Amino acid sequence: MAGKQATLDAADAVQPDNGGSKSARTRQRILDAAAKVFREEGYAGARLADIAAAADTKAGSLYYYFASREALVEEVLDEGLDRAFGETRRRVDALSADTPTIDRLATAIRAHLETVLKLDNYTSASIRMLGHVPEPIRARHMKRQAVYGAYWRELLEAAGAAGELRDGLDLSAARMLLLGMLNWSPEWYRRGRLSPEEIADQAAAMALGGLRK
Amino acid sequence: MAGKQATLDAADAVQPDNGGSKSARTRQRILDAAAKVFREEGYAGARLADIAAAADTKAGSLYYYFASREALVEEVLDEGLDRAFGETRRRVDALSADTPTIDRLATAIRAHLETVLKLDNYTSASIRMLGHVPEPIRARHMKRQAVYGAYWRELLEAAGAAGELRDGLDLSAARMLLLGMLNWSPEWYRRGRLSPEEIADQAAAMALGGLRK
DNA sequence: GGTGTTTTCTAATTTGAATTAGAAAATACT
DNA sequence: AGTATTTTCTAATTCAAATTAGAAAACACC
Repeated sequence: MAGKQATLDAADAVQPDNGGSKSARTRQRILDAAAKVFREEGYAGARLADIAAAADTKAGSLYYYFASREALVEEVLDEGLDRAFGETRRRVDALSADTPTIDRLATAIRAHLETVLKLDNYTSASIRMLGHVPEPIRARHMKRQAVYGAYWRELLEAAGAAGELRDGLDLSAARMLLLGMLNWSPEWYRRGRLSPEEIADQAAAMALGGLRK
Repeated sequence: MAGKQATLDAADAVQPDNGGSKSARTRQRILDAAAKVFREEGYAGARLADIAAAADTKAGSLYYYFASREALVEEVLDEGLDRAFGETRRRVDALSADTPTIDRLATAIRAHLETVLKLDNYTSASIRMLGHVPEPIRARHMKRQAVYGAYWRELLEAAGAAGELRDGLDLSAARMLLLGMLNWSPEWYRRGRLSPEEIADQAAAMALGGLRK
């Protein structure tokens, strides 16, 4: 056996065994393939045989690394959340301490959306699949996701407390509508006329215009 | 056999055979149940046995009215689109001819979102399922949906031509982002603190604030 | 109240995909 | 080179649902 839960925290730079052993690399290759196929086909449409083919192996071999299809799904979901949250927080934290709250919000919007639009398979797959996954998996994931939701709530509340938001705005509704605007994008975005950055600019301008005083 | 394609246009008030015969009513009951279960469980999660139970019948009996699970899916998709488009156009058309284009847009936003949030099972199911449905069905539906997309494009272009929109706005991106804001709502909305109308107001204010000059 | 027709049910059957078992192949270690 | 260990493959097996067949029940019409 080789499988281990791969919790990709900052912590795993310590134990340099991730891209390390061949086994670990194969596991990663399968997970990457799963993310890709789940993003493209959705939860129901992705068969283990498709995932195996994308990872250049056979369906039966997946079980050497993952206990079940659902285990694979769950790990893709979690990794997708970690990537969106990680990238968003990283870019917001990189702002200087005196950055106005409204600009922090703009940065978060761009970071989240660019992560999705750059076809990060994990994040896109995670967003698309969550509502279609079996209940126990969804429940577990939503608990983890709540942390990211709280992060957005804080961003909005900080902007509100700084008096930068329009009067009459309901922060809960605004948060869900805003995240919806971003999260629906995997359904329509295809490489095309506008780059991810350009679309992210449009989204940030649109959202801030709608939120700010 | 009783099945017929039930294209619910305004036209079918003419032939008064829809809520009419018992057979037609049973068929409708099954379709309603399917819409409900598809909305709740998603495309993959909804089993024919669930749909049958919700329609107070047995799985085998569904085949008397529908050729297959996919036929049922497709009819729910189409009906959902018709309802959203129908309600939106109806409310926009009810505006007086001299209504500013920006207010037409606001009305469309409210109409579309209220249709979804009032838990219209067909519309919500349609929005949620589209990306997860087998390719031939999706392709056919997208062709029909393009008409509704064009309707939104026209609303936006009219507002743009009237000089009511912000400079630098990309209308295609704005349209997808706006519809995303609305279409993601079935993923999070639950009867709760805010009514559909209140949320629709928030969405309209937010969207217009982001779009208008 | 009997006969034909429509509708519904139950009990197979089919299908498609996940999963498991166990043999083979590759790899690592001495 | 020889043995043990890890990894992968193929070929069942299992499982969950959709679908079909055909018997029963309900209904309509005479």
